[in-house]
Amino acid sequence: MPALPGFRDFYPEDCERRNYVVGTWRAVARRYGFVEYDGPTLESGELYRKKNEEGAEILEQLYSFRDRGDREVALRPEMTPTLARMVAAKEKHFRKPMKWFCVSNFFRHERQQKGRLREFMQFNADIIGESSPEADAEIVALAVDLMRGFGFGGEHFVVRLSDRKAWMDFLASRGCDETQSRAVLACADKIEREAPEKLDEKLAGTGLTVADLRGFIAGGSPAAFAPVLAALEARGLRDFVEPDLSIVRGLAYYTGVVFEIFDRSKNLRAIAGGGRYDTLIKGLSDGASDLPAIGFGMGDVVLGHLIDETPAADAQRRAASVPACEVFVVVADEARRAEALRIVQVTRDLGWRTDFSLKPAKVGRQFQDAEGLGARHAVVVGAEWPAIKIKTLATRQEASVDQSELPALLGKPGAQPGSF
RNA sequence: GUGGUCGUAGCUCAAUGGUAGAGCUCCAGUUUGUGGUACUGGCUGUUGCGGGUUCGAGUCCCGUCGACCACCCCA
Repeated sequence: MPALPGFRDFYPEDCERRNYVVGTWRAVARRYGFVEYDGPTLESGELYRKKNEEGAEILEQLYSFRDRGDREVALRPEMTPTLARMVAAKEKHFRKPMKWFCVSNFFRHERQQKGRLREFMQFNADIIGESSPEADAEIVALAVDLMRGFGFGGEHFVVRLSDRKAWMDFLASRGCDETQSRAVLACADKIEREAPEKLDEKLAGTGLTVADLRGFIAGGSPAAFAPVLAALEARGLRDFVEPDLSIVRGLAYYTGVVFEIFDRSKNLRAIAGGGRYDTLIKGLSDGASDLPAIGFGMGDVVLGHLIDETPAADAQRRAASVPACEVFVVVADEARRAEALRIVQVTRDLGWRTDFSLKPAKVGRQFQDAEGLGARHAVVVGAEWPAIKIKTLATRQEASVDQSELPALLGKPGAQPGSF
């Protein structure tokens, strides 16, 4: 029986990939002074119904059910409502701005395809309580450095920067109400993919045409971008960012800067996306908390595809992997198994990944196993105890030493001991 | 939810409608306390599943499930 559609089994190799991705996310976020938080996997269904209309896509795609206490519950499809709930509950305890990130699994019941599964890991980072362009730049810079952290460069990805407020101002100047604005933004999102005639049909009633939208987008870089771009320039990260007003993001709640990260080859869907949402926390918390915020999410699925397809990033991932076994203890004489076990314990206490044969086996076979596990060193324990042999497999160099000298010879993991 | 393409061993793939195979992986060996090569042997399939056509179906037809792609959407 296979895993459910859209859900993944994680064999050791898959776990290693996942750990590499989430480990890199954490390391880079911490470099930026972000602290990690998390919430429950299961939330009240009400949390998601609250600010969404009946029939909204996000509600349709919810994994929801009644629990044994007859509560309506749902597996979390995103982090923002949980974050807003947590912030509203204890906001006073935290110094502003709050720089929080999380690495969590999310669930959406939608048709799976490349880059989209029903359970996935997502990195989320938010700066809460700071509305300045410096905060916008900090978030974009973090997104850029996450990508750089995986070994990607400007030839692999681009951050497309836009501004929802510039759009709203433009639409207000054309006399669009909220419903019309939503229709226009939906069309702007598709302007590169859908036929102009079709879009014009959809724009009927808004007083705007595709040509109007193109004109606005061609207008380029609104004044609001200047301080954000300047801050990125100062960091030396400006070249990773392209102002592009055709990015609008699907969500209604964005109020300012929005951005998405794309691979340069345009083979994949967006790798990350986010923006400023200065009124969402107030809305989700029923006014209990009123804080400006900006954040973004980056999923593991599309990112994983891009790592696989990018030789530099893939090589970096492989280089980061540590073999399951670094030191293999060969039991050359079963009469000395007890002594061998003591040696195993010594190297493990030192921190070396150590393995050995659980059952009697010929020495040749044990060396084969050491090779197969990727061990760097073999320690041979046999009849000559307390003398033992330590061997570097790659060079085939071997030395006979007293067992008490082993810790000094091996040293600590992480060091690169030479041959013996 | 809609459409298209495709489902053969753990993996990559063969098999003009006529007895389901190969390579890799995996497991066990190749006599004494030292290796990734080489050699020998072994395991694994209701050909995704269920119907139908046919003397006979991996192959043709229908359905279903799954994968991939596009639409939808992308929190």
